[in-house]
Amino acid sequence: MSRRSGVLEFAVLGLLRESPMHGYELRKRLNTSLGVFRAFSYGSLYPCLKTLVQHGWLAEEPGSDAEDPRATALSGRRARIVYRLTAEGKERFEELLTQTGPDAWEDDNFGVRFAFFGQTSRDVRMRVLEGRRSRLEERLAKMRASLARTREKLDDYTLELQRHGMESVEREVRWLNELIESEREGRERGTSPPDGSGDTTS
Amino acid sequence: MSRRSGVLEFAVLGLLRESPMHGYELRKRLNTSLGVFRAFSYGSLYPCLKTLVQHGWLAEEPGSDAEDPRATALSGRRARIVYRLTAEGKERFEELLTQTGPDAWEDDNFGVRFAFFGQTSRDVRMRVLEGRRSRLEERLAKMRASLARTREKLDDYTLELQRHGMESVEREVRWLNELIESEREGRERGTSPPDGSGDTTS
DNA sequence: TCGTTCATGTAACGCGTTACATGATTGC
DNA sequence: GCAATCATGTAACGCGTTACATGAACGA
Repeated sequence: MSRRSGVLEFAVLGLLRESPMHGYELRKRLNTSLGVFRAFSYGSLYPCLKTLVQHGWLAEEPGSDAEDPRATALSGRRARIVYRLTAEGKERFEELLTQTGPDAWEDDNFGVRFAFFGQTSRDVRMRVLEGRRSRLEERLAKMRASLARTREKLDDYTLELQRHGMESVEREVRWLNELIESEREGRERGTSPPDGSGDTTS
Repeated sequence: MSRRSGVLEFAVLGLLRESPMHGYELRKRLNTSLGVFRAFSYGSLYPCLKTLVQHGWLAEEPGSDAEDPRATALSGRRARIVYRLTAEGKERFEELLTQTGPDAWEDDNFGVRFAFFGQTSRDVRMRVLEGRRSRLEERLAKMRASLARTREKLDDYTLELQRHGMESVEREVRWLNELIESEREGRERGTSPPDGSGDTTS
C-alpha cells in the first residue's frame, strides 16, 4: 500500500463530491479554491488517486471521446481520466468530515477542513472550530509561560518575533470566536458566514 | 551523505555561536528561544550534529570540567558531548546569514532567520525583510487575482477563509513595513527594535 | 529500588516534493 | 511544423517524525 495521505485524500474526495473531474483539473482546483494554503503536485496527486480507486472510493470514467482510457492509451491515444465519487467514497468523506481526529490532523489542516464546511453539519462545524480554538489557547498559554521564564535572556529581535507570533495567534482566536458566535446564532444552512465586513479589533 | 538540513543546521550553528552546549540542552533551546515556531526532535538533531562535526564546523568536547562556566554549570552527569563552534563553523554561519537564498529557504524559515537578526548586519537584515515583504506581496496579488476570477463560484465559508487568509498576509506586510522603517531610521547597532532596550551581542 | 529525568543514538516510516519521461491538443 | 499547454505518470530524494534501544544519575 502507499500514500495514505490524509489531507490530500480528504480534499480530493471533497472536491469530487461537487462534480467529477480529471486529475489535471483537480490539481488546479486544489491550488485555487483551497490551495491558497496548500499546493499539491502531481507527484502526490496521481498516486493518491490510484489508491482511492483501489479502495473503491473513486471510479474512473472515460474522457469525452474515448471508451476505455487504458485501451485508447495502448492504441497511442491519450484520453483523460475522469474521476467520479462512488457511494462508498461519499460515505468515506462523510466519515472523515465527522472524525474529530485523535491527533493534530485538525491542526495543520484546519484550512482544508474549513474549506469544506459547506458540506458539513452544524454540530461538527462547532466541534472543529472549538477544538481549534482550545488548541490555540493551549499553545498561547505555553508561549506566555515560556516568555515569562526567559524574557530577560532574549534579545530584542527574538522578543519582537515572539510578540508578533502571539499576537497572530490571539487574532485567530478572536476570529474563531466570531465564527463560533455566528454559528451559534442559528445558521442551519451551509451558507452565510459571519459578516461581509472584516472589522477586527485593534 | 545524510542530513543536509538547512534550517536545523542554521539554527544549531547560530545557537552554538552564543555558547557551547550539548545536544539535549540544544534541543530545549530550539523549542523555546526559536521553537515557538519549530520543534525539532532528537531524531533530527543528533544526526545533524554528526554531519556538522564531519564538516569541521563543530568540535566535540569531553564536556566535564570548568573551562567554560556556562556550559558546565550542571556538570557531573553522564559523559555528555559538548559541541563548540569552530572557526570554520563561524564562517559557515556567516555565509548562511548573508545568503539571500535562491529558493524559498527564506520563506518557510523566515522565523528562524529573524531570530538571529541580533547576529546579522543591518544591510542583510534589510535584504531579508524586504525580500520577504516582496514575496508576500506577490502572493497577495495572486490571491486577489484568483479571488476576482472565482468569487461567484465559491461558497461563503471558502470565501471567508480566503478573506481571513488575505487579511493575515496584509497584516504581516504592515508588520514588515514597520520593521523596515525602524531599521531605516538609523539603528546601525545590532539591536533595538520597536520597544525595549538592551544589547547582547556584536 | 524504582520511577523519572537526563542524555545519546538508530531504523523505519510519512508525507510530500523535484526531476524526469511520455504523449496529445491547441494555436500561430 | 513547432511551441506551449494539457495530461498522466514514476523514481528518487528531502526533511523531518515516531518508535525503539540504551544507559547513567537523581529523588522518594
